[in-house]
Amino acid sequence: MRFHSPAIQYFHAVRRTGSIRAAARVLNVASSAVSRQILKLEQEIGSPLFERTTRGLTLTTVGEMLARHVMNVLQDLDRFRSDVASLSGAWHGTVSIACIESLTESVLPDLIASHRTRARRVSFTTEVKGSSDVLEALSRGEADIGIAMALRHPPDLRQVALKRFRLGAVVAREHPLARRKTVTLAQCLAFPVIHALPELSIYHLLQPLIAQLSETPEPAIQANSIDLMRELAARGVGVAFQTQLGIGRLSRDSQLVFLPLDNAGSPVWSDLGIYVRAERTLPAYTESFLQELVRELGERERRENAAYPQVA
Amino acid sequence: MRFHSPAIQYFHAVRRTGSIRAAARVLNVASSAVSRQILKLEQEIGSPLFERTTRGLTLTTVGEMLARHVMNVLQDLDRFRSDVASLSGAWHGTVSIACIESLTESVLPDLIASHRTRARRVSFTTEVKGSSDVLEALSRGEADIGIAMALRHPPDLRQVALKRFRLGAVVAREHPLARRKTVTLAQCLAFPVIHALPELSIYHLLQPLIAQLSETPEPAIQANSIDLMRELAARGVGVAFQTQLGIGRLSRDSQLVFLPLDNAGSPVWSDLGIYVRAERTLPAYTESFLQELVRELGERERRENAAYPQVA
DNA sequence: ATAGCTGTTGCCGAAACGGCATCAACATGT
DNA sequence: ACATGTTGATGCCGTTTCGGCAACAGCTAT
Repeated sequence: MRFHSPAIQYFHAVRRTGSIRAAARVLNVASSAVSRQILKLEQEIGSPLFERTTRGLTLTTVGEMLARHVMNVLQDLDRFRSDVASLSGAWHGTVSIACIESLTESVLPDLIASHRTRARRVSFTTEVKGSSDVLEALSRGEADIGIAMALRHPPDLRQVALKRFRLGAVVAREHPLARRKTVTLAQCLAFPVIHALPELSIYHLLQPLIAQLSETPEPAIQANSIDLMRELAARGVGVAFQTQLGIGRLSRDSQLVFLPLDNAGSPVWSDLGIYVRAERTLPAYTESFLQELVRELGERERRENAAYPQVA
Repeated sequence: MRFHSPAIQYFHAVRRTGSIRAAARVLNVASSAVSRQILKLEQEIGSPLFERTTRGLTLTTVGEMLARHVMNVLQDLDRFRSDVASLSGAWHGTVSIACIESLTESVLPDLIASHRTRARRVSFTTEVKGSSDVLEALSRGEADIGIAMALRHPPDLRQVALKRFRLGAVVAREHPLARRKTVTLAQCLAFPVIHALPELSIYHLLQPLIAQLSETPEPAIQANSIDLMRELAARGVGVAFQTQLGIGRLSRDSQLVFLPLDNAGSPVWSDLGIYVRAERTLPAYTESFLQELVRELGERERRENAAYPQVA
């Protein structure tokens, strides 16, 4: 089913690999063929698409415009293919997800497992990244669905949903704070704290609040893995911070306690956004999973905010 | 700039013309070439795209899916082209509009004229149709922007804006009703009435209301042209119905008077929707005009509803 | 039956495509 | 400074694809 001009596909491969020869290897054709198609494109458009450096190719402004068009075409072709396939009863394809780490502990695995019991021929690719990398991967067409902290998103992405979760401290059961119902940041800083490195978005949530407190915090541990931070907290090393999403199951049968964080009397929220490329119609099986994802996150939002009602 | 496989374009032409030979004439190629490309497409997809009748070709279900994809590709190609052109300073292209008749008297001509003073190289194609035909033309990719009565629209269209205008009676200045500020339907039906035929959406707005009144109306005139109805009213033939949009300028310097209609104490609204194909990103010049159109219609909505404040 | 329309097919020349080997330009490593 | 390994671009040539012409079968309306 290759009814699009080879130039389109070659261009796409060159853009991804950043090199004609690398693209040729991926495409299983000679590099000369790729080079010629690119030159032909540039001639027909009347403007160079790449800037040639000695170490590969970089998109020009016009090149980026074409890249956007090509991405739209290829993604819509994918959708068309899956539409045809689903017509003959076969629902299969791959859902590609880029998300931040908080989802990996329970939300995503639960959801994928559950979805696959019903649609066994739908496979999944998930890549864990930082929030801004998630959005970037989505923009570049490397993922279908993105879940990230709800920052300002580029205009070529569409925010499908926005769910707000309460940020909290995570401590071991034996920790002095563990008996409280909620904690303030100041209370936490009296103990050793496991800080997030700037690559994690929790850092950007907490840093401004910590800066407001003039106290000099205890010497702390820094990490860039939510998983690691959680395990450190479980071993009583210190206080970690994250949303309850990341410790859904563990908080019950392990040593972990989740304590909603209060700052100046009000909760600290962590906004989670679900994103999709704006100029795109998703394949049916992807759309279906997206709906479930939104529903499930909405459900968790409701449950968790009910478990820790806001103190007025 | 023809870097898409000929099969795409040929398929598109065949779909529009409904015949291979007709498509070949439009494309300036031999009919055999077109036939072969279609057959090749069908072979690669593994399913027939058209049903061959003795009098042309009709899309199959798979064919309709491909048509949707091809339309997305070609429309996005158009946008890409205009993006590249606008990069080199040249803003040109054609905005294709499908709309109902109420707009032709003042809104659309004013707007187009004003827009062309600023963007002289943007040309316009406007086609006046019934509301459902407007939506259909939009779905088929034959227009960029559609303006129609806000019925339920198909899911492949996106409602950009919804403006609500007050329906009213239009009479000559000498008409007995002309001195009133507002009128009820019953009052109008005491006089000869110029009815809209079912092809006009006004018919569907008024018919249920008229049916509620058990009175037998005066023998009336029926017409399917808003223009004609207005001119008849100006000549004192009877009472016509429409929104004030259609008599914007004429009501001042001519014989016409617009009387907002009241029914059971509340106004009768006519909802106007602005539509665009959902799976599509508009070219910059089209998007620009669309913004102006929405703004202008919003402005008129505000002005007119201020001129005839609703009686509580 | 005739004339006019439809889409399809064989044949053949022309254009496009891809592969191989080669080239110049640059970066890196010794 | 020189060798080596990159990069993208080109000339040559066989293969594939495309398009035009003419003829064909199937159907409709006159």
